[in-house]
Amino acid sequence: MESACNTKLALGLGFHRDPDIPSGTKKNQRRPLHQLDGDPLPSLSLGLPEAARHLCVPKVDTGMMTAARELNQETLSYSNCSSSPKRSQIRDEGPEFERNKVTTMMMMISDDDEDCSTPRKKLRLSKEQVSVLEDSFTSQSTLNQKQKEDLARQLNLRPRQVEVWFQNRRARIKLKQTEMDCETLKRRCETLEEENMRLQEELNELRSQTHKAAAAAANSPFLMQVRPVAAASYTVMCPSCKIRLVRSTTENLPKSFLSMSRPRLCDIQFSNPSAAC
DNA sequence: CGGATGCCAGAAATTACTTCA
DNA sequence: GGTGAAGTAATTTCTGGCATC
Repeated sequence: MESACNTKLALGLGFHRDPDIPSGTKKNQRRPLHQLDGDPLPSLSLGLPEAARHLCVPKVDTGMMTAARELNQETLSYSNCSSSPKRSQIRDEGPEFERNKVTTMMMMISDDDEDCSTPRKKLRLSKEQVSVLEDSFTSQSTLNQKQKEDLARQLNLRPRQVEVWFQNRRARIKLKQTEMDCETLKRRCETLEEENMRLQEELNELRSQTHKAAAAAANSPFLMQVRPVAAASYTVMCPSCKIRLVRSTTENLPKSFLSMSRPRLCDIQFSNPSAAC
């Protein structure tokens, strides 16, 4: 990478193509190799990055393609890195001045050449630019080529910058949405856990009361008898209506049955529905 | 017609840089 | 002034859809 910067040489393998034709003019509109502008023959070149940038890498095989792409990408990324001072080196005139200066630099870049290679520079977009981008994003979160170019022209940015901004914006929105969903699920989970605990406690209480009820029923003067009806059931009698009730020991008696001095069984499901009082 | 291949756009992941406390 | 966290522009890699052969 460093050598690419210093020597400004790049090795390219590929077909020549008109650099002015945007690579993604129309999705899925692929041109056959024989229709490409320039020399369709494969070429190997060693030269200035600017020249190498415009090579169209042929798809010979995956490995070669990847290598060529990497080479091309690296050339793209660093071919111009010696031309701009680092931001930290021009820091002494206040943030607003800086911002304007940086924006100006960007404008110069965009004026020079749409796809001019620049080293990775962190350029802050101005409030106005962000505002316009936000407005545009609210109306639609993806742009077609023309919209992208129009917006870029309007904002004195490169179309690539507009594209990147939209990509990042979509990513931020998605991240925020994911965080919100996560938070919602977390709250819901907490609620359910509380509910679950409450129900568990209630269940335990009911179980212990069932046992007490069975014991109390055994000693109750109202009770005619507690005798096994089936393996796991017993019979009690409603003290008010003298109706006999068959309960399974595994069932829970309602709180009211025990808490009242004169237990009512009316709210219990009787073996004979018509006997409910 | 179905598979292989290439191209493209967008998402996802990552890096690099700025700003601010 | 140094530092770490947060924010974000830019880059890289991955993926799926479509067209062509």
